[in-house]
Amino acid sequence: MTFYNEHSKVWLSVDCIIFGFDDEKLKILIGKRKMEPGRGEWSLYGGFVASDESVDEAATRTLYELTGLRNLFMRQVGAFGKVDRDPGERVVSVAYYALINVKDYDDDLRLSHGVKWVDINEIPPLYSDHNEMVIKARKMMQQKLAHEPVGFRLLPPLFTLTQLQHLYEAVNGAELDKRNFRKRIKEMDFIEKTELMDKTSSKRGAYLYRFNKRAYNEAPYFKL
Amino acid sequence: MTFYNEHSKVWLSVDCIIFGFDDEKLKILIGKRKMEPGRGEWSLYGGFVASDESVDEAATRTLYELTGLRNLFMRQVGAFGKVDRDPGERVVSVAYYALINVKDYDDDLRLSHGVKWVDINEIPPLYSDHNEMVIKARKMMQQKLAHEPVGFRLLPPLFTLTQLQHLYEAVNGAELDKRNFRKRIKEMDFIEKTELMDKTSSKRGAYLYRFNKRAYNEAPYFKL
DNA sequence: GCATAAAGTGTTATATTTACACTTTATGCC
DNA sequence: GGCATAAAGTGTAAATATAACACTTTATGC
Repeated sequence: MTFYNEHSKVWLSVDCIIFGFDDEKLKILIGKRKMEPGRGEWSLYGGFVASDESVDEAATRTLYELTGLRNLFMRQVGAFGKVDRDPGERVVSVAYYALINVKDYDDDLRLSHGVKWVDINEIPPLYSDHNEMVIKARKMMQQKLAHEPVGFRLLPPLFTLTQLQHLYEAVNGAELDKRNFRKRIKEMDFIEKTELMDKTSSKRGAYLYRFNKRAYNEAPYFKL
Repeated sequence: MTFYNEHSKVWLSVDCIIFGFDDEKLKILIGKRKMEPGRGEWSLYGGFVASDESVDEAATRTLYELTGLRNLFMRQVGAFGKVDRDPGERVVSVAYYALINVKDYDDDLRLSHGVKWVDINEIPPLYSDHNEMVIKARKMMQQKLAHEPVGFRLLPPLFTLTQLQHLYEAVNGAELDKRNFRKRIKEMDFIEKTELMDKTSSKRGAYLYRFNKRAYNEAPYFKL
């Protein structure tokens, strides 16, 4: 292929912004880099794109390596391609964000990768351009959660309305009115009330709800 | 750098979805591919990322090569990385969309590149995954124009309200109410009425307006 | 002078969003 | 046993935003 020019070849990596919701706070996973360049700096978890996989597949694989979880909600944030973004070599990275239910993530596995959850509002300076990636990912994720019913991916399959409200408050960075919030929820038939109650967070107990994906697909309207 | 692995290197290209507005229609530029693979197929205009430029810079350069224009409004659409998206070699492409005023684009230069304007609703099958790029770019552009005052980049510096309305109708694919539209415009002080009139499209003539960027930056509120 | 064709202009009804406070309930503690 | 506690749950009214709608003005060409 005479047309292709060796000089334009680059390494291609993926970096993951993994969102979790815990302790009424929105968090992401970061760890200390174990390799040069940048050893010891806080960093997103990432990996290289292999020759036999698509960029999306590389992200899926990387998420699986880290969390042991499949079928996560994942979206591309974009390509980050400044010439010197990697101090060592020319590496272009494609960032992805994912939503996980923190309870699905085995703590030993997490520790074995040396990553920890940090509040989205308290992210330390990160390696290279990772802070930019986090900012863009957060905006995209906020936008996504406002218009599509994917926030549930950050919660257990059964959740209380208070939990759901706290989630949206953490994502938006603003408090919501309880009655208005619940009014909205009631309009969405695919957020189904069960007969089960959560007794852990109050004496009275709160009804548990679930997201019915099929019902949503039949009448896909969502706004929060 | 023992860590980096030669096998993960890829060619990196950029592809441009260049939006223009003409004849009351939203259009993009496409041309027939002049090189293998895919010679003769309709395609977006693109190019490879060089080793000494960022991906954004590669897109800026490519846009300049094609149009002779600088300082275009440009945004990244995303990375497209399926393994076999390029039949020849492993090429990952980062798509960008740009907005241009068609009158700024010299017709001879356009013809010398063999590209033409095609209605966004009449895009033929394009090379590789370029149709996907166009679809995503269109959605992002629509979203952007609804929330930021960048639609003006598709119009001449002086434009009539009818032109502006037609632009938004073409972008949204829906008709707008003239009085409601103009009411909205009047609320935005940074869309300034001049004393000049356009006499080309009506006997009566229509006042020409301009977008005042400074005024917008002082009170950045926009919604259409 | 009149037919034409686009520019320009306000009001009302409807829908959406926001603001707001008390009652219910189960538990633990005295 | 009752009472203090703390979270769950519930409706209405005001304010704001959006949507619907039709006629007048004006310059030109015939």
